[in-house]
Amino acid sequence: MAESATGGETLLFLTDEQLRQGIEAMFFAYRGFTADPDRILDGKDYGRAHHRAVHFIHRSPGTTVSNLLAILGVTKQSLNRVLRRLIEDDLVRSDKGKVDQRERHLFLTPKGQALERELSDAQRARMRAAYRAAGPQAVVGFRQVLEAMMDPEMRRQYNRLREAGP
Amino acid sequence: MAESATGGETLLFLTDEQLRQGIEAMFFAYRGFTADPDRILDGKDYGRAHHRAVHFIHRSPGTTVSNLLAILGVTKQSLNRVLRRLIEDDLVRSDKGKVDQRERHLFLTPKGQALERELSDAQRARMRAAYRAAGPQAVVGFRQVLEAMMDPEMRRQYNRLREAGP
DNA sequence: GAATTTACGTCAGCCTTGTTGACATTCCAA
DNA sequence: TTGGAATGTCAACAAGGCTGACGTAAATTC
Repeated sequence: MAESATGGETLLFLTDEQLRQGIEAMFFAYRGFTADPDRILDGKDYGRAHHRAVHFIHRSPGTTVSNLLAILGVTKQSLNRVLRRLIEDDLVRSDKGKVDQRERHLFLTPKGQALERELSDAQRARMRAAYRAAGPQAVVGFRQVLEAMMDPEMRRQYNRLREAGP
Repeated sequence: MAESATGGETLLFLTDEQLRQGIEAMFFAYRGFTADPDRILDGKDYGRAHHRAVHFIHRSPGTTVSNLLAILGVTKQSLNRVLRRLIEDDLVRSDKGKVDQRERHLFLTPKGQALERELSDAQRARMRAAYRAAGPQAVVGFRQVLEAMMDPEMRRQYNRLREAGP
């Protein structure tokens, strides 16, 4: 950060110290990243696992269980426990597939959408504040580094979602 | 990303979609971030909690238990379970304080240093690769956004470590 | 010097969320 | 028709959070 006023193409300064600061930044930032949803979920007797499921079902309405398994990277038993609860509580609807009837297609109910909105509003507010504070150029770099940090399989999932999205 | 070739000072483009992509990038990147250490720890019968303790003891040799508690943000019972194990296994040494004898000062033993190195080598390698792929300018932005995302208290901890560090 | 506070350790018990393994059902596809 | 895929579910277990209660030693305060 010291001698790098040449416009961005300074030589790499990847000392162990710099890298370690990046590692710690990830650690502390992730805490902030999850703090607001965690607080909200606490009161409602749900956990992070429910948040993740709700997020990705919102993101890809009609997604199947195996799809979700691939994205979340947990076992089906673990996911199933979460899904069962969400379905019982009428946050998620599970529809038997029409073409392949083994598949279950997952959707948020209005109640589920309400929770999703509450959680993502909080999370987006923090992200928005961070983006504003850091500026547009920083945001581009942020995204580039994060994408480069993913496992290839996760990057595939991530980009697939991006393509489907906007 | 489309109409923003003006050099970095484009107006804010903080659509919900953009923010959500940032959220998902954090999610997937954090998975990558922890993947390598997790794999290593798996074989050794330790977990992420041990990694965190070892990391910050390495970072601040001689730190006290309450210091570590503040950084990690867990209860003393939870931390104690981890520390007890690390001390039993001769990865960490706990010295009674000289000026204040109630405090315990924590240090890595040679064995603990070896584990720390193995873990952080792996984690730094990934970070280094991501930094290289994204470029120096992106790295600056990455760090700026992460820092802005932290809770104020965590940012204090983070900066305190940075000052003490290099 | 006595009382209080601080730093730490520990026991007991609970919860969430991850894991493995085994098994049943349904149903597509070769 | 048969094998394998997609899903659900039961049981059991572990890591790592949490709360609450209690104990001890040392520092600090009155």
